[in-house]
Amino acid sequence: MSPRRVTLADVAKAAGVSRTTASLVLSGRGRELRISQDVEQRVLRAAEELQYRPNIVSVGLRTGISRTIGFVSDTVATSRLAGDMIKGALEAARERGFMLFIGETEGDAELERLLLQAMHDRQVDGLILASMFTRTITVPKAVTAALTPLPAVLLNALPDRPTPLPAVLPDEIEAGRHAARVLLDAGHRDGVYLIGAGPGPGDVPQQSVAAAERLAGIHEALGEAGVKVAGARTCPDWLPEYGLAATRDLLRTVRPRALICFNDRIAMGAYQALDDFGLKVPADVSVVSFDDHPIASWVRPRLTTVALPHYELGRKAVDVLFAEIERDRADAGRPGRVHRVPMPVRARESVARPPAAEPLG
Amino acid sequence: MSPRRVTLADVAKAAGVSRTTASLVLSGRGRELRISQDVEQRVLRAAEELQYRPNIVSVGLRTGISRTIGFVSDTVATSRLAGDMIKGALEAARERGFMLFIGETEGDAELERLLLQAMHDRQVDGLILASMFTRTITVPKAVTAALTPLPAVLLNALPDRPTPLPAVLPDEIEAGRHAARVLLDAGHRDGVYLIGAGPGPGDVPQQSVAAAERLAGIHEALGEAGVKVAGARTCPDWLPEYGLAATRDLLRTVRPRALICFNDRIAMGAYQALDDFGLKVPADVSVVSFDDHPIASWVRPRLTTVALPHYELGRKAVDVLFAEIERDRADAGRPGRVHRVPMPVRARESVARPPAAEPLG
DNA sequence: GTCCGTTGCTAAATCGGGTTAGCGCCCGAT
DNA sequence: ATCGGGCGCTAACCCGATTTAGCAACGGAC
Repeated sequence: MSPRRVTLADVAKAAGVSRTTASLVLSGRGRELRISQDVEQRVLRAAEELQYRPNIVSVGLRTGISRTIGFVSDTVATSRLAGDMIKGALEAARERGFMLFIGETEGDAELERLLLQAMHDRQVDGLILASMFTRTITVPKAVTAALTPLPAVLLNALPDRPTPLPAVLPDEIEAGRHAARVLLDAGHRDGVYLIGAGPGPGDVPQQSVAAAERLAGIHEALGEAGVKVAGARTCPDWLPEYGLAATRDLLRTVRPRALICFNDRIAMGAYQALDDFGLKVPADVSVVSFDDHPIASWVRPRLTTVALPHYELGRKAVDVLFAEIERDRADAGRPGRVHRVPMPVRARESVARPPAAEPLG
Repeated sequence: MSPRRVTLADVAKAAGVSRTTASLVLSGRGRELRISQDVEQRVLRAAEELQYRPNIVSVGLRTGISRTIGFVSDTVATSRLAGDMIKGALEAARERGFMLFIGETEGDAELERLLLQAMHDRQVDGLILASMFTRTITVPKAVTAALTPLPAVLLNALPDRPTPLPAVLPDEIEAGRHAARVLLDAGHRDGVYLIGAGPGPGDVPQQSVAAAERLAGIHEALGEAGVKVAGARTCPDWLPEYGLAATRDLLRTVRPRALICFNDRIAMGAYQALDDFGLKVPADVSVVSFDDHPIASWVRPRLTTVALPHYELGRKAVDVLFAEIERDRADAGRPGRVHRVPMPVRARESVARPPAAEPLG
């Protein structure tokens, strides 16, 4: 009934040669193994005519190579924020003829173990361990296990202890500098407040690499210009409602000239608070932010923000993973490199020169 | 160096039996094939102690079953809107010990062909063909091919010609009714306007099943209550900027008492336009919408909307796919069933009783 | 003592390729 | 005529499971 898939044996028969010969020709090793031009042509033609395509499962069994990589994340895969990360990884993998297994752990260690097992059982050639937001993670034993050094890359995450795994991360420090420079370039020198973290390096959400690094970058660029952060409000979570609350709290005592919000959702809350106090963006208060979440271009005025390069992160992770797969295993053991992907500024309409009037605070 | 994976042969040796016997016991067919209790226990214990887990690639080669399904979409996989669809599919698949291959076609037919090939080469057991937004699609030949009836399900899509493939879709008609009833229940009878589609059944974006069905549901529920749509504005695309423009255009001539926006992004634009005209939601104008996009709970007042059940859609698609896989192939050929997943109302703060004053229009 | 039927297990084939070792053949040299 | 050697190809084994066919041992009936 179902006309069986074309196999190597079919091609060999059609070309009148042995399976070995057909395999040799099709794997390109025909030349070095002295297969005649004539036979080579016959095999190639037969394969073409029969539309032969090797069964990857079979190849996988024999060679241990499945042309598949596993993408394991806490919840990034389905996060609305980071779908582009998958997209980048997907495309980079596809260009090399690889497929992607997707898996989510939900932060559950047991689920993670099961998932890695399932991928291992399917002989994935490499792993990408991704996190939804930039932070430190504990690398699962199954991956570290020196016994089975499956190539792996951390994406948007840093190991919480030294491992030989490379990591791919957005360049958050530079992003912080960018955000600060956007304000400096617009002429801001006073009344710059932070919403979401700061002012001190300790005033940062747990485990959040992004927060700490953005803050460091901000202080650095501001410091170079001799400018000091006028104040800051932290948020228990980086959501609009907390951005709203934090900004309201700030506005009760001071009149800022510029706000650096630690992400776009916080900025959205800040917009609402500013509106409540009758303050106009950017005429009264400039706002810069991070992430380039879709809402950044939906709010009015559209938000100037330092974009999280999700797509590039995904691509880069796959690139690094392939380097890892192809790398000579001899030099294993040395600590993994950290690759930084630039975060570009999306200049829009939320930043302007500071008003002439003196700030209140 | 790398201590080879434990294979069936290892278990057999440890238990002092043949591979056949070990396989029989482990596949649960030991009983019917008269394997003694003693041997069964020995095999089970050996497998346990060695932590044996079958190599799925090998099983795949032998049985043709890979415990893997392919999730192919135009761009849903990475759409911020529909990541939950993947999540639902992922979880439903995982519960059955299946993994998911993700692929994106970007709407490119050639890419789609390649992708389906790659999945076929990896012997996927079934396919989910998903669309980012509810619409009709052309089912690729590779899937329809009567020769190799690979089980498949359409997700969030309807075939553009009769096929035996089942489809899983949100119940958009009921959603339309829901939206209308929310307004009716609040006491609205006049001044109900639509933004995004309508008023006539032809005033709908190309190929959009969602638009047509939501509109039909709205008319139906309103009609039952003897209420007529006061007017409508279409949008070239369902984005905030067009929602803004359409609503502004509407407000130039009339004072609506309620707006049904065809999705949340349009509603966001509508909010901005209402604000421009000094109209308060919901005191002056009630707003209902569709999708339950994250912004629906970020805007103020939070938006009452009929939710797109992405997670459930993903789960349902996998359920239907498994039914398809297990289904007796005998009854193939009959047209595929269409499964509707309910769209629940998320009641929030954007709807109130209509103001006493007469509407202008 | 022979035959037959169970019981309890295993040898061997199979899936679809990759890989190693080596087989004939023809040529020229001895 | 014999031997060595390169050339061109193939037999056979391997990956790790499943599955079919069948073997050895034992007991009971005649």
